[in-house]
Amino acid sequence: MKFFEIVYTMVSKIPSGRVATYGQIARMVGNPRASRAVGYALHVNPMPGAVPCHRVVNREGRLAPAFAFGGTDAQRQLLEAEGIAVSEDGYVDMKRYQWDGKTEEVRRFKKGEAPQETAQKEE
DNA sequence: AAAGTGACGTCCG
DNA sequence: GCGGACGCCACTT
Repeated sequence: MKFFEIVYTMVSKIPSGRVATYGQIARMVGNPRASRAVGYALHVNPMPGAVPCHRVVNREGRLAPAFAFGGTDAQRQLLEAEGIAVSEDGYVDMKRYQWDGKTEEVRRFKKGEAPQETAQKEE
């Protein structure tokens, strides 16, 4: 499983009406500092439909400045459509909409793919 | 092939 | 609390 694939998997598991941060996903994959790589992953492979990149925002709760096809505006539309309030500046209320990341699927996925203290095996 | 870059975040000073 | 530097992964020049 490649790093990017894990990122896509996690993002695709973000429930509707919730948002996640790059750093949050980075921790999930086992690299707390890989936030940049996470963003880049979504950037190079938007995977329309399968990976709701619009639900991923930065630590400030701001939407992507260069979101495809209309930038922040398009992303705002998608979020509002899911019931997420977005400011004119393109900010979302993190303390209200930030994803817990405690979904069953994610939990199992992390146990199986992100060995943290246990002895890990390299393929 | 090495260095630079990018939808970011954390650490150090 | 703020500013600067580094780290991450894949891609580009």
